Amino acid sequence: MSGVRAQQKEKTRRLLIDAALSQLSAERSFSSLSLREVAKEAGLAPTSFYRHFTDMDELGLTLVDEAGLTLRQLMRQARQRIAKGGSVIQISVETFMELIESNGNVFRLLLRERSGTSAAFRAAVIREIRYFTMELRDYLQQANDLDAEVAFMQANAAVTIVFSAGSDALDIDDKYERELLSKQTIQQLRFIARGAAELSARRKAARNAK
Amino acid sequence: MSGVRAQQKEKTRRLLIDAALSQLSAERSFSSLSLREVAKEAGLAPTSFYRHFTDMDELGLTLVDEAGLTLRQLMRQARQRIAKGGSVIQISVETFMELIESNGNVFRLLLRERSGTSAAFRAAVIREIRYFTMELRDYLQQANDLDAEVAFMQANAAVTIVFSAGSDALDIDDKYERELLSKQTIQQLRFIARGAAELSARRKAARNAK
DNA sequence: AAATACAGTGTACACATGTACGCTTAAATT
DNA sequence: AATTTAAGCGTACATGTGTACACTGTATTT
Repeated sequence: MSGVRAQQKEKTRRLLIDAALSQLSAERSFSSLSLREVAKEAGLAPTSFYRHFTDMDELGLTLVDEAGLTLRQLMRQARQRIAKGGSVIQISVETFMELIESNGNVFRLLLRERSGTSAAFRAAVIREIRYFTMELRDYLQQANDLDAEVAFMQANAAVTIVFSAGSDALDIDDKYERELLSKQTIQQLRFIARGAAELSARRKAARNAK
Repeated sequence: MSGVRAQQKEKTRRLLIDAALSQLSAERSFSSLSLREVAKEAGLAPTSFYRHFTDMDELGLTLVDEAGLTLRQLMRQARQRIAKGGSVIQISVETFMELIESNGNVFRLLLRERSGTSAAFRAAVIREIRYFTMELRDYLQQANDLDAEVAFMQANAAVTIVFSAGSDALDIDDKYERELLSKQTIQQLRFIARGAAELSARRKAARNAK
């Protein structure tokens, strides 16, 4: 009942997952990975792959799930830092940029599969990003006392901007340039926050005038 | 000298380009296209491909160039419409959305190869988008009398938002939902414009106070 | 009119891919 | 202790791939 066997199976399953993740890079997308390559990297015979996943697609969806997990950890981390005080926007961007630096491949996976070729993948990625967006919306709505729709539009725009900046950051080696990018991103988020606050206030005034 | 031969060659070259373009879809990315498939679609023997391109990569870069051309046509069209009066932001978004509807595959190519696997492709796409961004920056700077850096940040954010919305639009069939997306996008662009105008004004005030 | 260049063809090859199938070996169940 | 289950392996095969090479026929040049 202890499950020596199940335990071992889980272990090689992880081997496959890690093998796939480690092969991702700027030059290598998940869809360009072959079942045989992944199996080889994991130290398995090609046919052993099937004991764990029916498909490369199934492995891919598992990776997307992992990426979503990483994203949620990021949020928690950012929230902790924010609780200690400081500019919310700045802390968020900096936390995000750290994630990119340490988990570039996971992030690349999300970015690529978002506009990728498999409907299942796209749906999975979009779900993770939407979850992220909704969390941010709730936070904004509460923290800044915003109109619900306005909060959503702000959250949506902010996530778009940050993800795009993250994508750019992946291609930048120079530390100074990266910082410049961060600063610009922060400024752009402030633009959005400013516009959103104003619209929300205007809507509220209109409601009260009734 | 008339070049019956060169003319014919150009013709089949186009055949290859069009074959590749027509095979792109939501389910099919350029990188998943094989040389043989493209040649077959064009009605050529596989080896004839080499008379026109050394590589699939070379064909791909040609497609990116075409996409850039389309983008520039878009800008011209938007400018013409703007000259006739109306909200600049609204007209721009609507024009862009029309492009997406009529040239979805070309646009998909840009989106995908931007975070794609080939450095050459990425560079080419980024160049096209940067050109687009710079044009917008110049326009904003002049039309709204903005600080140069602020104009750039606004242009950059706006392009990001619009491209992201375009990517979303590709997956939406429902006409009503698409309109909703357009409206949200317009609103988001206004957020950004508002924040940018404010920062620019603040910077100018600071300069004059000296 | 003769010679040349060259777009397009067909054959051929080495290679990588996914996966079907039967085997081995050790854990789990009876 | 005997039986069953299942993870992992090796072999094998059909299929798709890029491309080398020798060819044909015709527009172009000489």
